[in-house]
Amino acid sequence: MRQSKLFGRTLREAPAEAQTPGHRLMLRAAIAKPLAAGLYTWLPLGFRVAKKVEQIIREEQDRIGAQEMEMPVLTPADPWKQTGRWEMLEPITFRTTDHNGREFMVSYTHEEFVHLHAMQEIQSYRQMPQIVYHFQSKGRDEARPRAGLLRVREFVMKDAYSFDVDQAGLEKSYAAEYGAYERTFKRMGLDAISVESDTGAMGGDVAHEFQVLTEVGEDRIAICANCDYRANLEKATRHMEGQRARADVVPAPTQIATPGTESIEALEASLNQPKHAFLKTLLFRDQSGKVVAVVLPGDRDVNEAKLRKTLATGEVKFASDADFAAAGAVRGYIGPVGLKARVLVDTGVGGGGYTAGANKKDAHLRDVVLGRDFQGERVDASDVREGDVCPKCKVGRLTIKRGVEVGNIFAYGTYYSDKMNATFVDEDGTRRPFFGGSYGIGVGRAVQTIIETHHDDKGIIWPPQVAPFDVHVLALPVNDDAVRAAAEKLVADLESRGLDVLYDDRNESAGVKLADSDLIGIPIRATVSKRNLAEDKIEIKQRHVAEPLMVKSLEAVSCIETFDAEKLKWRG
RNA sequence: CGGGGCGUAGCGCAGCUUGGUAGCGCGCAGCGUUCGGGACGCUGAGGUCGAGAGUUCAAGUCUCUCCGCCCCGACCA
Repeated sequence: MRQSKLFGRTLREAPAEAQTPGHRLMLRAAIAKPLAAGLYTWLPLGFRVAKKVEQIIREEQDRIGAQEMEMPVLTPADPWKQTGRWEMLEPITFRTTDHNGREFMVSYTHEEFVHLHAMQEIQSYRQMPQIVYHFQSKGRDEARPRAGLLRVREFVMKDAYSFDVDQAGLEKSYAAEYGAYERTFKRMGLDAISVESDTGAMGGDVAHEFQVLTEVGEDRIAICANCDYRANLEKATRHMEGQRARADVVPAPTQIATPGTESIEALEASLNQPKHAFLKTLLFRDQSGKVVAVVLPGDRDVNEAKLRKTLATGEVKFASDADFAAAGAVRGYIGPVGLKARVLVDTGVGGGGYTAGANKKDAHLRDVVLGRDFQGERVDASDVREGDVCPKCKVGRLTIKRGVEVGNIFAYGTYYSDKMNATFVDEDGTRRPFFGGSYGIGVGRAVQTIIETHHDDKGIIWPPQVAPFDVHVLALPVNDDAVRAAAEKLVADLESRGLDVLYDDRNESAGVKLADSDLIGIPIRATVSKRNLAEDKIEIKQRHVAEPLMVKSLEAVSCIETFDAEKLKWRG
């Protein structure tokens, strides 16, 4: 490929909107360009990378016996309505109608449709296990696309779907995908770790996200310093340390005057006690308008994701003044004792005496004890934070890191097959629902995450397995006949050996060509110059190695082939 | 959806406070000189100043409405 013909120019300066290093490099190196908020065009260089990433995913799916197929982007409404997702997904999906008024949705994922197909194609338990997958565009009308390809509104996802006869089978398929994901990310140069994740409003109890830890990530991950516990903050829990004083040695609650102290911070200051000596009581209202109180240790914040899951609701909001009045509470002085509302008590609340709001203006109660002075459902509703004790080993401390979710695997069981009455005939002749799982990888997000984690101050450093080209050949200067002839011979020799070559034949200065070469980040650069040709030499430099190598012209091809062979070790 | 910021040439920006001929750098085109780290000279092309309405003799600049984009938060299997 002659660079003078390449569709896509490099930029000396990145557009102002680009914030993360990977986003800036993606735009500067002509990998992809925005068309509208959250909608990107792959330019030829980026498209080549995307295809290589896809191919790695494909090979690893095929390796575990998954079969590639393809379902449409545009999907009819009825199956969505059958599972309740037509309503649920309304805020984040693109919809349209055809000329007859039939409703369609740009697919968000394809569980409904793969189940429809499974009902038709899989009649008997003998035909399972089955895993099918496709690469297909997904539409998500995200409220806030961000950071280039990291969060977009249309993107190609590899989504795989497994069908098994029972939970045990599902677990095997899940494990197979888990292994495929580990190999897939490693092969594309991503250091992805698996973390426990929230299964969201979909139910099901097993889900993992594959996260690449980087500052630009938008997810927060709790990681144990001692064992292998890793969980998304939406799901992470902590080990509760010790127990506070037992209830039987705590005197009965007494009211204390606390004029003007409406926050934990104010109580901490005026009573000179630590935050965790208080109870924080928050009043929420769910999607259907039901009001619930959440009681937490004073030093903890509520985790809305956990709370939504507990309440099985799509949304929680802070309660209104009317809700406070109905619960017999006063803003700033709300407490669980005598509260007229459903009460959830965070598992972080211990057995000892706390100071809590008295539900009267300017008053609090001291020596309030859970189980004696108030009752409530025990739930995990609080945030885990840096320094908490690991719930698994009960020894290590948790640290919080940011990550990009490059893939997820999710065992949902019979969630869809129950709703859609998707069944097969089992060994004993009875009809049973499929046990399913789904497994996604976002291609574009993976590409940008590779850039985010593989660059220096000059540009991208592509892992060779996903690089847009294997070799970058530079001619300095291109209008010198001998240089051009030598460069074009080298290009021809390399191509005849099956290498993909980008040949910089542009009539540009050396500085421009070298800077562009560093920016684009092809793993191997061969520079043919007037200076080196005088000694019958060619300079070969690996992008990730600082020092170039000078080799005899005749040895250039074999040297490059040796370097290029490094990518083979990733085939696994 | 809440908060903040920004829309002027392909990209980066100045001009707006105080209304009066639309600018700079990069990039682009032509010619020439250069050629190992984003070279140089000369010439040139390129603008509905996001859109609409208003105020005014006169609007890139002031007012209003709308649209778009970015950031933080909310939301997001």
